[in-house]
Amino acid sequence: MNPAEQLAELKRGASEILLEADLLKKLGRGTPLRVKAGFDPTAPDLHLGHTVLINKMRQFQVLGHEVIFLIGDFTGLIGDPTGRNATRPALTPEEVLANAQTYQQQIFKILDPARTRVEFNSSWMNRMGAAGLIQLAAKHTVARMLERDDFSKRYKGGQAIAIHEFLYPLVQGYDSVALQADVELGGTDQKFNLLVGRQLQEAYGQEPQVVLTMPLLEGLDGVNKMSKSLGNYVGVDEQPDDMFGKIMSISDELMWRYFDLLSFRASGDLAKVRDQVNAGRNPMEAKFDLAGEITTRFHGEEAAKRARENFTARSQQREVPLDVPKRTEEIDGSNIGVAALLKQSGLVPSTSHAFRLIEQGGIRIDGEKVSNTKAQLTPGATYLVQVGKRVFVEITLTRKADHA
RNA sequence: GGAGGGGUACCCAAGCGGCCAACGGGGGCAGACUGUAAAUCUGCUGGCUUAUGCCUUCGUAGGUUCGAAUCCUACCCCCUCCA
Repeated sequence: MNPAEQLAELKRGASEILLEADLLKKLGRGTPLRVKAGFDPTAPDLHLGHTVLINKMRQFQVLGHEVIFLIGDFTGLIGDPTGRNATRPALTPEEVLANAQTYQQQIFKILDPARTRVEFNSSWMNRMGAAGLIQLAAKHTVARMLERDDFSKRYKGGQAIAIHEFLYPLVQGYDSVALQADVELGGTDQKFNLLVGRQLQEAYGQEPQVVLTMPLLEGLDGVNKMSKSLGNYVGVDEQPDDMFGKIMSISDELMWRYFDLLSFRASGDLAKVRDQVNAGRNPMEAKFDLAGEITTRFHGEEAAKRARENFTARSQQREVPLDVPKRTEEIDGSNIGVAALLKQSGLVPSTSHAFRLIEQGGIRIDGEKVSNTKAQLTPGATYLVQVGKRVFVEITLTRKADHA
């Protein structure tokens, strides 16, 4: 691919490229670029939001460039100022290593291990020493630091900024110097830190890196950014059924955003799909493709196919899915109320909640809607319990042996 | 250090002596419909083996009262302004 074509591909989904002209020039060299992206050493539990960035890394790989997966174990000691909670517990080297392992396990479902370099910034930062750090700090000014929105707001607002917080962008920027990065990728929230890298590289006599920021992916609700704490996320380690189902639950509108940022399909291809839907094709079919592609990425084709079949059976044809979890419940007496059983087996948080569900017609046993809140079940049999439209459990009811 | 404002269920937010398990919105859940767990509409949204019943909840601990989220006292926490 020629540089202009590569640039066009790389721009897809990107929020900003600084500077685009520089990137074109670098691509024009014809040699593989060193592309860096930094990751926090703490939370190795990735969700689809994180993969937006990793997908962009992959794209660089596909185009023949060298990708550096940088684990910020040294910067982790500082804690990015954006996270208001001041201090983070320092991780032990063992923990960092364990987290790095988990990371790799997850990212190599997207990235090509053979073309990915994993680095830890402690490997050069630990060698730098206090004198080196002072030299580094001398390369940047307070005025420039205060350009960062977060800092300037706090400064003007009279809130404390600890000196060490200035070190975070500096160290992150120095990583680019140490790695001689040509390009650094990050979320839009990282823009300032990434730009510090440019300035530092120049100060150290290097050609400044190109900064490419990716937007933050909206979560399943389509409003807030995807995050664990909001519960609107799809974890890359989630079960195929859940992953597939969650993606199917996004709105038709949000689907296009996900296609753009998460699908590996060519842009032209996506434009075609959009045209088809505009021309009357059912958006659900397009969403099926999206859910299938992503589930395949993390679980393989077989599992994705199965997830799709389960989804269809469960939601569309109102059938019992192929894989129904089985379990056994022991009870004391000669029978048990449906509501009580639902609670005992953890399918509902309380019997009151179970009663409500029954009243609303949300409970089925062996396919029959339970309408009487006082319905009883007897042990010695297996029941297919359905809670709402999508939770199915096969419960074998046994009687606890009397300890007479 | 001084002055003021506030802490209500998952979140926001009413209520300011009884009709309060507590308005309304968000979120969540269920049902209907459908093209899917999209959209829309309706209902539900403390606990207790459903009970015109009981128990627990309105920052915490006491108090006044037949009766308190609502009044009083102390304490804890948060915010704003001044220094």
